[in-house]
Amino acid sequence: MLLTDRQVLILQVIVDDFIRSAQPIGSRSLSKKEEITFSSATIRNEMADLEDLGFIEKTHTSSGRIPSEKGYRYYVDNLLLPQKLNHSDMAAIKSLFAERIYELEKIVQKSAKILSEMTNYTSIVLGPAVKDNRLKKLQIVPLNKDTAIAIIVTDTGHVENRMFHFPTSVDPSDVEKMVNILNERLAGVPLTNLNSKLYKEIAVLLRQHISSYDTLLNSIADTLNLPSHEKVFFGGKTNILSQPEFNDVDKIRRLMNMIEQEDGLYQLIRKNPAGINIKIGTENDNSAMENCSLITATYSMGAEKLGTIAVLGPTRMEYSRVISLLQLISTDLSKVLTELYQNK
Amino acid sequence: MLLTDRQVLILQVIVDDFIRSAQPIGSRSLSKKEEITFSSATIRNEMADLEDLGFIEKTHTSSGRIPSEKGYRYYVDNLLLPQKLNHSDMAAIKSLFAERIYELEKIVQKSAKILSEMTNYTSIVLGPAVKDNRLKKLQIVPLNKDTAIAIIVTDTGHVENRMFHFPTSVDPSDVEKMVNILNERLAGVPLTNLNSKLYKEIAVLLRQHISSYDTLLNSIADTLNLPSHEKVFFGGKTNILSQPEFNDVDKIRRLMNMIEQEDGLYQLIRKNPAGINIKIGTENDNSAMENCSLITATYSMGAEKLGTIAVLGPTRMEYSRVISLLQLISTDLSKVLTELYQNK
DNA sequence: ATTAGCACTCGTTCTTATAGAGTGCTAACA
DNA sequence: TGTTAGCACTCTATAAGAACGAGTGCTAAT
Repeated sequence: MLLTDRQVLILQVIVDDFIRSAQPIGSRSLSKKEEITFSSATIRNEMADLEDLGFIEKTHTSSGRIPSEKGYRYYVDNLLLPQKLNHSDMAAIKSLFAERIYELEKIVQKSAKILSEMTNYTSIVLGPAVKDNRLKKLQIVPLNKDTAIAIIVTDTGHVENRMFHFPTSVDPSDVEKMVNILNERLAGVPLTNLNSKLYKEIAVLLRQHISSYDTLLNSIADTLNLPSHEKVFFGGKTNILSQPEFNDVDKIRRLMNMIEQEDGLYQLIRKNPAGINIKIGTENDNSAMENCSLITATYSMGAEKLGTIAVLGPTRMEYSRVISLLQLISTDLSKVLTELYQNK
Repeated sequence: MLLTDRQVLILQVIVDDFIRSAQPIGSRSLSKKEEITFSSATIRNEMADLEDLGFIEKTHTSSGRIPSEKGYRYYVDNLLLPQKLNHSDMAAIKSLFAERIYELEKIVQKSAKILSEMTNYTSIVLGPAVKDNRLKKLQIVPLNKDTAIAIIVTDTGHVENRMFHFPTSVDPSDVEKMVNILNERLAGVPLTNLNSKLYKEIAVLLRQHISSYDTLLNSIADTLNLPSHEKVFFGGKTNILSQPEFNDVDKIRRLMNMIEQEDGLYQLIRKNPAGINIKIGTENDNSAMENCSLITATYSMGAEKLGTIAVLGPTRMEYSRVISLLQLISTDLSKVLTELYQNK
């Protein structure tokens, strides 16, 4: 099972070449590479062994070889040399993060965009997660006699709003009183705990001060049910379609469907732990992703993980380059977010 | 140029059949239809005339005929009998609008979804336009010593927010004072006029009351620059890909690109006047839409046009059904929105 | 252990043949 | 004069066969 140096060399050249050309590679053309010093016959023997071991495969009986998933896995785990990004790439990223953008979502969205442009693959960014945010302020803006907007602002500046109706019997001054009580008691509480805290501690308090408190309370409680999902942002949704592996109408349909569904992708990306993660082909456990690899990186604010940034490309992806880019962007993103919001 | 009754009948049958089958139709199979009482030779003669007039065309020298764009146009303008929707369709729409949803955007989004599901085409919904809304309330929530969130609520319950920074030298009580002044003076003003009014009338006022008013003023003015674009919602983005006319990888790529770009589509849809509008193929002036038709309908709140709801399908679209659905949904949508928000 | 040589396999491309759907035209018919 | 039957012709789609070339696996020589 341990590969000889020569086998490793051959595997490396095959993967590198296939990533560039998308064409199966045969013993003769391999033997012409400068790093290869032995004959095509020797290569054929080694290739047969590599195939037996499952690292490469043929597309048909007498074709050249292409990397198998196991081959990509070996390549990614052992042969990946961290590629130096060129200066123009570095500069583009630096200038992105040098811009003074204040909205969290906008920064994240821009990152997705630039990532897809630089890789020519599809980028997906999750987050930032709001469920760990803390309530900064709750406000209620009446629209007319029975409708109002409830607005929630979190400590990171995220704003959620919900419209609700209430009986016309409710006294406007009661609404104001309630908002005051809620702000006093709920400021600084993590969003996920709002509802339980509301019913456990505050209901009692409200009952003492407000006449028709129960209808109002239910409206508010409903409003505080925030979306549990992080938002999903995309960059270059159609980029991946220009890859030669998607020259098949059916594959395109299945992949586009999966991308549009969002939920499958979301689940796929979300479960990845901190740092860089690489999932190759069927490792993604999703039939539409058979020919795709997904590379994810997490970004954070201070010590707290905020979200995930990912690249979706063919298994024949430029792993080295994508990883370097993801690494750079995710750390820069974390740095900017930390600077911007951590000094509370 | 005027068609005989028989020619009209033949055209109608050809279009109807092609919409169903997506296959060119020949004189022999036409002659077997029950509404056709004359022979295939007669049909051949009539077809030749219809082709000379530009209403139908051949895919190759000895193929059957398919409708041309001009043929579809004639069909749409003259032959379309308003189709009765079946009960389950009606029921689905009714139940959609019977739900008590209060958020404008959510209602609109749901409409897009149901429309794409019922037609199996792609639906696109613009709006609702916020630029004609009036300011209900402006609020500022400080996050920390130099950052705050400005929140704008409109009379229809639309909420916009923007984060901004200000010098630490600014006095918090000044901020509060300013917000009070702005609310007094700007409530009820259409969003598009906010900025000019701010500089023309209110700057003077602020100068009298607030010490470092100019830095604050600029931050606020920036915040009031709302997005001019209506939002674009989609339903069934990939539905149209399952149409047989998109069995070509290149066509798929071009169309998906155009859909993802959003801006092109937005322009295409926006310029349509009130009511139902049908644009067939090249009438859309967009190369990616060559094989597509776009049907739009506007929806409104009271007398005020709010947005547009549209269906994108192949030129070989079920015009009659789509038009009926659009008509029903757009009027129901208008009705619900009017009821919900008009009673200010 | 390495390599040259060779028979063999399979995909690609081109050609050729065939069947089938449909047309346009002509001539006969009511 | 409008309608129709008949027929030669055109073009597509499909299959089958041939030639080519890239590549393999195996054997024997180095």
